[in-house]
Amino acid sequence: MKREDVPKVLEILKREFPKWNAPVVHMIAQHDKDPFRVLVCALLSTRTKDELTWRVCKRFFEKVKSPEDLIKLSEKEIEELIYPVGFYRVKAKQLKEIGKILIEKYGGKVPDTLEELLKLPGVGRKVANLVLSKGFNKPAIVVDVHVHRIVNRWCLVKTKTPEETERKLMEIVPKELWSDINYLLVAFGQTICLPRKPKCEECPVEKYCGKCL
DNA sequence: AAAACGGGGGC
DNA sequence: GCCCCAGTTTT
Repeated sequence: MKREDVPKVLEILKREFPKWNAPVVHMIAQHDKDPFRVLVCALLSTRTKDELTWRVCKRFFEKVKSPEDLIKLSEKEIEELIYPVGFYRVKAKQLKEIGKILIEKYGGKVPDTLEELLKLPGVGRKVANLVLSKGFNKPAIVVDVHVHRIVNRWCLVKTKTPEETERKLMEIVPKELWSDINYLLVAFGQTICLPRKPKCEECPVEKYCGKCL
């Protein structure tokens, strides 16, 4: 795929994947732009199915609406609230720690730069960029396994690591399309451009595919 | 570079 | 029963 094709391809995917079936963090952000909620939701969604994350987030936000609410809870109480998600012990510990850092260091607010976000426990490039994009409306490209796989399968880039993919995409893709990439390629990757057996016969953008894989 | 964290859902 | 899931941290 050529870089000039990207806007057209995203336009086609946008028609194919309207907002209602977008991934959970996107839905949270549609409903409520609060960076704190986006951060919590993004952290809980790590290696966990969207539908499950969605249920847990809704329950969690009934009790916890701010870092102040969060630090009032013990690690044990947080575990009980988020229990069904995977890695719940690790995530509870990270959430507690994040709450403390937000209060002590950032005046109860979520920081809005990549550098500061990456210092928070459990926050890597994917979660950090998600918070920038969905929580602060800042230009950022969220590269997960889907995005990484798809753009390489398209032959749009040839990269080894997600971070390398992120840098390359920032060069190739116009800034106003960055936030579309964040959810369109995931929706596409979950339903059609699957890891093992992609459904090429159903693919709406097959004629643009580089067929590297 | 590889292992470990982890419950839920699909097959 | 076995395998996978919008990753991150530790070895």
